[in-house]
Amino acid sequence: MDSQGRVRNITDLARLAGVSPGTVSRALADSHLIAKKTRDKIQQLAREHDFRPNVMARNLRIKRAGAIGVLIPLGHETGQHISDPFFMTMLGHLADALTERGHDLLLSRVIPKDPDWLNRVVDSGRVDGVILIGQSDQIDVIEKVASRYLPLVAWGANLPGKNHCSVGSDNRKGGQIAAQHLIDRGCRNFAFFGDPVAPEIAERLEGCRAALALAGLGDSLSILPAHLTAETAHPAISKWLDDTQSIPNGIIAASDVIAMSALRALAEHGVKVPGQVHVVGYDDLPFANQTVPTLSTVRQDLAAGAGHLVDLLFRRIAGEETGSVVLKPELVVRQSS
Amino acid sequence: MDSQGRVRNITDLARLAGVSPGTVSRALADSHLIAKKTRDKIQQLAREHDFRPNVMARNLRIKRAGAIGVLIPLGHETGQHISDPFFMTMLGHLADALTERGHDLLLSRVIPKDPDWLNRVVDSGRVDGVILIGQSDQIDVIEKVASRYLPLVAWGANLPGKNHCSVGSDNRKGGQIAAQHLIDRGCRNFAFFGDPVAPEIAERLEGCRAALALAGLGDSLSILPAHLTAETAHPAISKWLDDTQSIPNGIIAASDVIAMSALRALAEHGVKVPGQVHVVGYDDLPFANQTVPTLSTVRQDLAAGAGHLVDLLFRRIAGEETGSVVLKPELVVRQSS
DNA sequence: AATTTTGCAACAATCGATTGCATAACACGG
DNA sequence: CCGTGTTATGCAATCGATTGTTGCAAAATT
Repeated sequence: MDSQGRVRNITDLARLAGVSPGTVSRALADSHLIAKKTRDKIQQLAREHDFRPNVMARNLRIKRAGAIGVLIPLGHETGQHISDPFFMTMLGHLADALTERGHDLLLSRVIPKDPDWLNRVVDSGRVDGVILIGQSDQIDVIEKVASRYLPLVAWGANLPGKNHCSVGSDNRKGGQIAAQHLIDRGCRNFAFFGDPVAPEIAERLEGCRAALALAGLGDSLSILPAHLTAETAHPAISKWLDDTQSIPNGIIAASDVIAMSALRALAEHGVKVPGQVHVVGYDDLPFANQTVPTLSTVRQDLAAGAGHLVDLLFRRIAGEETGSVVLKPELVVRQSS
Repeated sequence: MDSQGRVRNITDLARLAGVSPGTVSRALADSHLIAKKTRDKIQQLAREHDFRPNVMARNLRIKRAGAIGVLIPLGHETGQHISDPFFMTMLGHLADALTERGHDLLLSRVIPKDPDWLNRVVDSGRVDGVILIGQSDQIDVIEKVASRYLPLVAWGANLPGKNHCSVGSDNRKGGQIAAQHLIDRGCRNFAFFGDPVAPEIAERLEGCRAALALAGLGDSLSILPAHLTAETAHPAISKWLDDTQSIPNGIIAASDVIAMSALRALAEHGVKVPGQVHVVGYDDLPFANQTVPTLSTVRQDLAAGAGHLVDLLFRRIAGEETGSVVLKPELVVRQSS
């Protein structure tokens, strides 16, 4: 122990108890190799000096980290802030699920400049596994790492020909039911707000296209493929509304965040929702039924998603080669459509 | 290296390079004690085998963790979810600020059952410092730990007689300007929604009381001291509205989340806002200008707050005994008042 | 040519725990 | 009283890095 008499490691405590460090280690782990009397004495001593063994040293020795890395790759949207409501909602659910399993959550916002960002985390030895919230435009990097590192799961699209473990909703289906809903509402001209660089969004767009084609409305879709974040969506949409010749009567937003900005922009342009334009979002974030008008949207069950992510991850940590999970999206009709 | 020829540690790499582990360590750290030629060769080799030194081992040796613990103590509100918008917003800002300083963020939701929860994190050796988002009802525990552990900062109230380092707005002032604003709007009967068990909230309530007393309206305040979370606030407020004889004409909510629930409950009871009742929230979370009607509120600048928290924390890690920071709250008038 | 200086790299201790193996202490039956 | 068997503890290697000290050879100095 140091000059102040603080007990800093098991060796100090061992000296105090008159035993060897190994005995202390075993005693604190409640090992039956140590006599009950000795164990009690040592544990009591530890409590008195409120000593707790160093977790990092322990982890180094037993080769585990006790933490899961949660990464938010912001590849295609460098301006995107971590406090984006979607990420935050997901993160909250993950934190709960991981805490329940006795693991810590190591959070990193990542702006993948070099293709090494994921390796760096995986090989750092600080985490037992990694959860990606979104794939961004980093599919190739993710695939490459996933091929050699089992405990890696991602929220996002389950892409054909790709092997990494993912959990996400059926985006094509989601896009399709959104479009179909607008068709049913009588819309004939459509706009899609969102950047198809992200694979989930590309799939949602495809779903829309399929539904429109089926209804013989194949060429009635315009696309605003801007990088849409909470901050940038509103001006982008505003400008688009200014510039466009004919405002469509059905708008499909790639996320609720974008939809909310659209609602505000439309209101500012004096466009009535749902009178003149019908709007559908995607995600069903908590705020979706707080907007004006409340937002119709395609619901993804994020709590269930987080549960699956964590469950799959721990099975992979245990060595199992799990498959992916695709959740069923569900239309939630509110006032905006 | 193992049977597959993977390079797992500097010793493997040293063997490959025909040098000693120490030399590899220095080479990877770009130390000038190693000849440039040797350094280049080793770094090249490391790249080829994409080897990265184990961070945990490094941290153990140099006695630092490279991570900051961010804890959300949920003492008085066991039902409160980590995905509460306030926490999430704060967390987002913290993640950004910490990432900029090259530190990871170790997130823990804590339900303080035993008084040892904070010690456990602090003494675990996994973090270089701790940021608490909120003090909950754990002031005594926090004070005790803070007295021996310097790198600890908390978002919350700066309490008289308490010594731990805190960053927060002047809650009394905030409560006061909220109440004064309602008085100016002509309100004469008031209600406060929020549980004064949390010190910030107690201070906000005091501020209200002071303003009312000064205006000679000292006994016109009723209090709904329920544990108010996003989920529980709405039913609690609804019930309160059912039971109460006379609905007040000025409502001060202890947070925007509570205010939002109040708005919804009032609407459902057919009460016009701001026609019959004026409502003021607290925080100015991003959603505050998305509610119907948009929410008047007392703004706390959370981005600045997060910046201060991180700044103070790193100064404390460096050994400086910093003071606390009190931010000026600011009234934001929107439609609800 | 002899001596000092300089530059590079190896050696070994260290961070703080865990754990297989060796051993000491003790009890007990024969 | 000794051999055998438990039981409880100590010893020392180990996890994977970092770093002060030391040793050696080549370069610089006289």
